[in-house]
Amino acid sequence: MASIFDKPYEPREHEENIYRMWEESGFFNPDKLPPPTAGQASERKKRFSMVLPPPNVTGVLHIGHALTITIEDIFARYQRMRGKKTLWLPGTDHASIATETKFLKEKKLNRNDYKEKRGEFINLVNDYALQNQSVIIKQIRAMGASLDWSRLAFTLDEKRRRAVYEAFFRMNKAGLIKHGEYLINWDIKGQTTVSDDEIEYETVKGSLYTFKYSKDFPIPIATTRPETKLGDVAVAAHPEGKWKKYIGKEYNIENFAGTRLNIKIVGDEAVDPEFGTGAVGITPAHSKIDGEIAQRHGLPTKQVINEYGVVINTGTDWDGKIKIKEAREKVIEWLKNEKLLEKEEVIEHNIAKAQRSGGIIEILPKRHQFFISVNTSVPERGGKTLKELMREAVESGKIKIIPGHFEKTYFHWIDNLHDWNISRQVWYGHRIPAWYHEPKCVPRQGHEGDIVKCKEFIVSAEKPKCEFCDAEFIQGTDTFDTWFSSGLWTFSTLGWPAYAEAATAGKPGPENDLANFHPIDVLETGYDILFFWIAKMILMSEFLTGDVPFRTVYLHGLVRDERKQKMSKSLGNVIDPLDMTKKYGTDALRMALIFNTAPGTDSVISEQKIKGMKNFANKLWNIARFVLANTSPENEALPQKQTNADKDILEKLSETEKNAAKNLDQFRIHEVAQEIYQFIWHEFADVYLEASKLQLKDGALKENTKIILRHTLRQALTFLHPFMPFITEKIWQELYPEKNKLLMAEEWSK
RNA sequence: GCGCCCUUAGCUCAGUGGUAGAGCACUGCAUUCACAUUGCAGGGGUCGGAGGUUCGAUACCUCCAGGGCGCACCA
Repeated sequence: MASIFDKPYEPREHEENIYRMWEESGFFNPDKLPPPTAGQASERKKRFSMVLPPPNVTGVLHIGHALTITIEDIFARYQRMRGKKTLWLPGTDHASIATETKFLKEKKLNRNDYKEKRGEFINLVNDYALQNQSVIIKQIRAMGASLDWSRLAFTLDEKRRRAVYEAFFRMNKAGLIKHGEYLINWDIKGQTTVSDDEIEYETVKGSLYTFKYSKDFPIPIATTRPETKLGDVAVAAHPEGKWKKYIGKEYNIENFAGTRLNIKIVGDEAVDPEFGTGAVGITPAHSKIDGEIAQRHGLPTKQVINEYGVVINTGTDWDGKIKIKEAREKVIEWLKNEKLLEKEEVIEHNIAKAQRSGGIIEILPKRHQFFISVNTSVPERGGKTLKELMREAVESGKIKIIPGHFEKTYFHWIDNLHDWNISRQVWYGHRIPAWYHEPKCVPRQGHEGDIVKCKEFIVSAEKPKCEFCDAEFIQGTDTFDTWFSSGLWTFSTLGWPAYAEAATAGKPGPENDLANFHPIDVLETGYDILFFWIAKMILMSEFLTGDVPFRTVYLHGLVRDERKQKMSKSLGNVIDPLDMTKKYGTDALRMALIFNTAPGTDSVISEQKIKGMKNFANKLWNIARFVLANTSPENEALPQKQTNADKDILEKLSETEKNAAKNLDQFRIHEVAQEIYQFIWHEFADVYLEASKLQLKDGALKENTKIILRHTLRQALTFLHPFMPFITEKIWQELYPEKNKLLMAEEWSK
């Protein structure tokens, strides 16, 4: 039979088959590993676990995913070969807003058409999502990922729903859930609230207007948002500033651009007496700081912009008719006409935009909003607040972030952390189990006095019944922020809360995933979701499991093009990882992605770099051809008598092994890749293989040389396997044609 | 405003308290012998600037300059 070695290495001919072999072996599942070798035995008692950051269920694999998968697969394969029971768990994210938007666009539907058919709508979106899921899963497989597919999870499946509800109930019980009417970030385009983290600021040139509410109003006010001034209720000045004498006075402005204002002058430390006019117009409904000031002084709130960005509640004929931009122009025009506009200057200021939709963010008051309070003390966690727990998890060293400087970034973020708004007004997601009295509670006869006990809303999995009235409770329509469910990911994928409950109930501790694999060892992801995801997981795990979610966080950077530009469809510089795997092989792409790429640093990928790594794969292929053509499998024990060339290569080999092991244990894969590359190409191939050609012709040295050739190749294959799994596995099969001897489960360095 | 990072060969980047490395690019030579997806040889950097610590600094500290990023934001 002609050997496959008769031709150059063609990744496309082998990759699918090799992946199928791996999968069929069952070795991706830590429970199904083959018996350990002698060298693996002691490690087999240990476990190594990771979760794949769940990609968007409707997404397509991009270069960032490819990097994530590559790095994690290197960790997983290395630990597995070392002998550890290695679990790398796959899953996908329902990504509520993104998926719903994509669905509506693709199917040319409008959510309003489903007003009365919410369930039907959600089913349609879900079917669509799950249909798409197979695409990205197939793509992840193509990257060679050694994920345990038997444990595949989805953020919106039934097990995860249970976890989400349980988490919410426990937080509610612990008093960590705030509910009510709050000022929120409203995304006008996306028609939903978003958390502070989901806002991006864009610096633009705009006008700063200085004006007076009326001719006899004593204090000039500056603003970039004249239209919101229709909702002003006060002017705040520093208690000791130049406007001190007016504090406490009240002004009735009969006509401010057609509306009526009642402006109270209050003194507040938050106002910088040196800045601007030294006083601030207070718009409690449309500014968080103003809202706080208003609260301190017991001022009313007057909402003048609604969820569609339309003016309301001003008593002018603009109400319900004109939008923000037009209102601004009209207010400015009015100020000019009335000669109340004192100054207009061009300044740079920041506009808040929703990260997902790109829509402008307006601050609005909204009812029935849920927040997770980060400053409430939790008795069952030593009286600490979530904020403190989050800080301590890293400060104590229980969680190590690589690279280390991101710990500072994390602390800085924690220090500025506010309560987390978890209510979203989209439908595709976990519906918040909150029920409202609808219509209002009207106590039955004899219970009139009990109205005070009636609850406006109840948090419950099932529809509650009011003890005192016949009114129905109606479930709120909001869903949870996607990050609420992904925050649970490290343990919701491992059987929480079911396993945790079994343990609490004192049932004989069955071997279960939660006990075995949580906290997970490594959480690897891009630094761009440090706050969105990493921090949320720490919060959730600290409160719900009383432990950290993971021990090590490995952060990678962005992948950029040769010009260091971010890859984007609009720039047309996107490198499609799947194209590259087809063209150069998955191994080449993987190696190119991590070669010379330090953690936390943005990296550069070019087709040329990938091509270079294909050359390396080919080099290895030819080394293997040479070794196999010149040796046979019988002899394995290393010879005592060695030539200088023999000694040299064996020394380099053991040096490479030592360094690689040390660096791999410390997750320094970018250095390991270089070391192995150097060894294989420039030591083994360039030096020893050349020397061996002479030695093979020498009767006295021939046998020893064969042994060393095989030994070195075998070792090199194990070193390289985590990085380039396909080609190394293929060569391994030529070396060891016996069935079931898969390199992926072999001992690293044997 | 607060904080983080970067500045090393033409390009993209690793790296370390003991006078520098990789990939790509470049130059010359070689080539039926595992591989042209190749081999051999070579050129190229006072490691952004200034001070300090040290026997010794590219690496540690301080300051400066340029660039990037995160958070906050003042009306």
